[in-house]
Amino acid sequence: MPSVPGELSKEKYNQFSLEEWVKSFWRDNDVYRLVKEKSSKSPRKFYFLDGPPYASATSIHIGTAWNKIIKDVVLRYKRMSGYRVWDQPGFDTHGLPIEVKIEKKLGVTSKKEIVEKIGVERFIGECRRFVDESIEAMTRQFKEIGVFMDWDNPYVTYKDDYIESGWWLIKKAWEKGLLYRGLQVHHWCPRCETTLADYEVSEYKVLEDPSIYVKFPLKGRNGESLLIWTTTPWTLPANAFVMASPSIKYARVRVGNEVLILASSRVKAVMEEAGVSEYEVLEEIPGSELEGLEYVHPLEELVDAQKELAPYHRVVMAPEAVSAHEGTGLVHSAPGHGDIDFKINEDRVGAPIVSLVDDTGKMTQGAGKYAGLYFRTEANKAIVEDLERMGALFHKGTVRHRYPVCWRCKTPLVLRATRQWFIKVSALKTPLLREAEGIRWQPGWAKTRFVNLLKEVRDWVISRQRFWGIPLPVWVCQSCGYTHVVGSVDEIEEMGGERPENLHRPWVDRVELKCPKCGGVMKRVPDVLDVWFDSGISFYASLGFPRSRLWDEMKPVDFIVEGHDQIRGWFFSLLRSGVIGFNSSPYRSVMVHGFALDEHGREMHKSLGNYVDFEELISKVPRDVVRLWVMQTTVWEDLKFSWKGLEEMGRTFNIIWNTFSFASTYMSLDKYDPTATRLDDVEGDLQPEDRWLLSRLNRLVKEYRSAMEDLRPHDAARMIKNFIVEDVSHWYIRLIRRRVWEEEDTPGKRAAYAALYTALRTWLVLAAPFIPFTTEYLYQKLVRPSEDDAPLSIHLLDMPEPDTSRIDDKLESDMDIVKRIVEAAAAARSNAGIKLRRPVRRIIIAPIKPGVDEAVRRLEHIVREMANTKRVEVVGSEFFEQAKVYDVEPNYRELGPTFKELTPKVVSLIREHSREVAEAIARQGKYTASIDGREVVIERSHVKLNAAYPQWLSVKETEIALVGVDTRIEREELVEGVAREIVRRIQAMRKELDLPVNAYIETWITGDETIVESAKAMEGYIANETRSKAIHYTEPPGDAYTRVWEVDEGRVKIGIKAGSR
RNA sequence: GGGCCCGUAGCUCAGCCAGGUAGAGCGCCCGGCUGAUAACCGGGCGGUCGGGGGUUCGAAUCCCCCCGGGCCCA
Repeated sequence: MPSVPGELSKEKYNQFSLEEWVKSFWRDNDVYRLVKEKSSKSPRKFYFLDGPPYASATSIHIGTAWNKIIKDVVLRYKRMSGYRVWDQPGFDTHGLPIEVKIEKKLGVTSKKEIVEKIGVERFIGECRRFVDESIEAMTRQFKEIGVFMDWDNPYVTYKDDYIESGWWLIKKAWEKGLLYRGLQVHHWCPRCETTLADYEVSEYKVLEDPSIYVKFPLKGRNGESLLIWTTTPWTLPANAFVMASPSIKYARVRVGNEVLILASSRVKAVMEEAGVSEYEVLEEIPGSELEGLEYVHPLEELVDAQKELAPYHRVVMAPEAVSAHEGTGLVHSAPGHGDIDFKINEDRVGAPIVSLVDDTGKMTQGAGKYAGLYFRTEANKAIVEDLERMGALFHKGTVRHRYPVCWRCKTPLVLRATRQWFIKVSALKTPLLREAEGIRWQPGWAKTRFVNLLKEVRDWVISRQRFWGIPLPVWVCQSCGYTHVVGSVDEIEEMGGERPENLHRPWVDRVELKCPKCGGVMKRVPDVLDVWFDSGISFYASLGFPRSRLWDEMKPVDFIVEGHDQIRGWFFSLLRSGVIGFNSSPYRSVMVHGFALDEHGREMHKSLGNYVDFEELISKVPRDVVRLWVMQTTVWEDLKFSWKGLEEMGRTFNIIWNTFSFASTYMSLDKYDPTATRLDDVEGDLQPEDRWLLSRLNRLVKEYRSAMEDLRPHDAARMIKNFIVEDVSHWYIRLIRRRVWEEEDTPGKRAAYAALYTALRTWLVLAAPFIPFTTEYLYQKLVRPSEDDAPLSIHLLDMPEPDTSRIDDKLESDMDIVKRIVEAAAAARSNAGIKLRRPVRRIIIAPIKPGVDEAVRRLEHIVREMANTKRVEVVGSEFFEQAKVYDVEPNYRELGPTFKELTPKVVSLIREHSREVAEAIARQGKYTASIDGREVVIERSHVKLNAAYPQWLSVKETEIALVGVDTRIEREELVEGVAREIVRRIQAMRKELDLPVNAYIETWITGDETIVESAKAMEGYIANETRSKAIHYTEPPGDAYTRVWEVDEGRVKIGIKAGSR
């Protein structure tokens, strides 16, 4: 027959070694595999898709750990709830950040050097090796915090299979007519020599640039010019037109013998800046009148490209691009170097798109005189000089402003028009919005955010001019220009190409196809894909689609969870790919989590010095403590990291341990066998507090499950913590202590064991997803040895169903009332200075709220026990009113005017007869007396009336009741109190001797008479409580452990000696 | 500049959706309890609920504006 073992109670608690033990246990027994096998037999599928972390770190961020812990909790919960859980982790492995890291490592700074000095083949090899190392390190850390995922089989975006899956989608887009090559203005990094997508332009630096005012002379108006302002002189050679706003007023201003046109609101500021004090505003005209005015570009002769652009040199209305609050209200426009410019040109002008900066930031041949100069430096300088020399410059200064820089290498970016490959996402807005409607979001506001950005969706530039990425599968015929998109490796072979040994550059670049139109040689467009493309296809690519049909079985993804930055990122890119490839959303439910910030709510960064390293964290804080702590913060809000918070959570684990240790101690002493004595077997012996615990337990199960189903794991985490700390440890165990101390094997004790065991065992299962190490350990040490058929690991158990028949609202609310009464009694005792150890005769309760009476009667034994009173009396509130004693103080302000010269005598009267006066005024409203033969009537207003409870009654007034303690100690209470003092001392001494809980002793008591008499009177009680087989009232022998104690009633000498029975 | 979120005690956070006496844990001070006790219980100190305005008999809660922080975009 198994019974609960007592090991836990003998063990010294150490959470770190506990977790090490569990780690070995899992490894030795291959627990993850067993868990997975069990799950694989479950009837319902749960396709979870891991948002792949970027594989460029050897140490994970706290936020990354939080992310995986949330996932692990959900997956564990789902497995235990009967789902066939797909738990493949992923890694995002391509892209510029990794290329830049490798460039640094290899000591190169340009694409040219990669090609010529390093060789693309070696460069790619280095990227791959770096990624593999990152994956290994990250995997180790994820395992370290107990994440149960399929670590032997992750999806990795650089694998050939994955790349091939990517090609499938590009081909799909091409077939749908969504893939096109176009010219568009984008930020470009002249060092990385690649275009950056909008979302990659995220860093700005304060830089100094020229701030110049340039005159554009108007045709046919001698001496009259448009005055434009720019901070990018290098864009002037590409100028096509000038933008103005019809709603701004412009002024014609005479300066010397010239006339300048600029916004009226800017005249004063511009003239001041230029140091011009002599000027005259000739007239003001509405902006609309400027429309169509033609001008001559000052650099026309020096710049070749201007020949093409000259026909478009006129004023164009563009209110969206012009401000009356800065510059001159006239904006020079270069459609090849500005995105608004590009759009306005497209809509209203139609000039050729001229971009005069090359891939490396140097001016092109089209820039004529400026060809070969670097844009922000050399070209700026030369252009400003020329303008000045020609007299076209009205004023030059400098400006310090935020300027976008490359997020990887910090080089200032250039806006330029380049030919890139696009996917026409703007054409998919309707299906995107439609599909977004059907997705479930937690929290709800994430959906608002998502839909808002879908409404503004733009075409997607997918091409990048780099190396480490999925190659764009587009081949172009060198003879006839025919373009073909390849959707698979097989198709390469079908098109007459040779299967490359690796699908990355440079191998894939060498693949030549035969043109189906003209038979010519087709070569691949050398671009790679935007790295966001990679993770966006993971929902099918991780399953090997289209080669494998697993996706058809598994679709759609049931659940994803990532940080709120991924609303625009991964959540969007998944949907985008889903709609392109399958016309539907690939996922149905999303949870959003917050960011891990430092304790002041700022981002954690190595450079800010507030970064907490993961390895450091788990060397200082046990894993489960970290897990439960991060899980109890509201999931979608930011997590403020706090060592103190973690330390506090550590104390909770201490309580968890103590609770199980308590159960282990007493259940093992009594050889409690949970399989032989189950709840059903003790039904009739369950005490109200046992039923209360079971009610709380089943309510926990019910509310925990609904929190988990509703994607509020933080609520579930708080519930499991509160249950074990508040309900079990702080309350229930205190209530049953007396019962479990009983010597004999009573039915009441069995009932308490059955209730406690059920609660702890169920709690372990609920807590298992959150704190898998601790629950495993306690399960192995307490539950598994106690039950014959217990599964090998707690993680193989099923989530419990609530037994709602055990939920008793009334009992719980009665218990709440009783708790408050007990608290009030404790407060009242404390005020009266009566220790809880000392029994009192009675406590008196006057209910205020309904239900108190009933609750106290029903749970009277708890009130008696916890308040240490012999009787509980429920009375009407008049009891307390009548018990009150009154006292008065004279109120001089009122007495003086009434009694005039008699006042001093009245005051002495009041002082001398204060009790009498007070009583009379309190009960009749006045006090009548006679002074010097005159009758005086003292009324309520003449005094300050104070009511107080008498000495013998200490009262705590609460919202639900008045609770009074009768503080009068009679002989009986005194004797019992002294006996308890003695018992406590003996218990302390037993502990000092480190005696086993169930050891017997022999005891000697001598000392002051009251104490010895009390001890004699209570001998049976003392002997029983302290397991004394005999008590002697003589000096203890020399070999006894002896101490002298002071108690309120005097001095006592106690000696104890261990003795066997 | 725009969208969304957060701001409550010294610290970490509940409460806000569905308006009704501002709460918990930690910390600090005082007292108590103790055979699960590096735990626990009682009392005390501590709040312009970021600021301002509005709706309402009544606002931490609903509405508007502003300030600070976060994420995303421009």
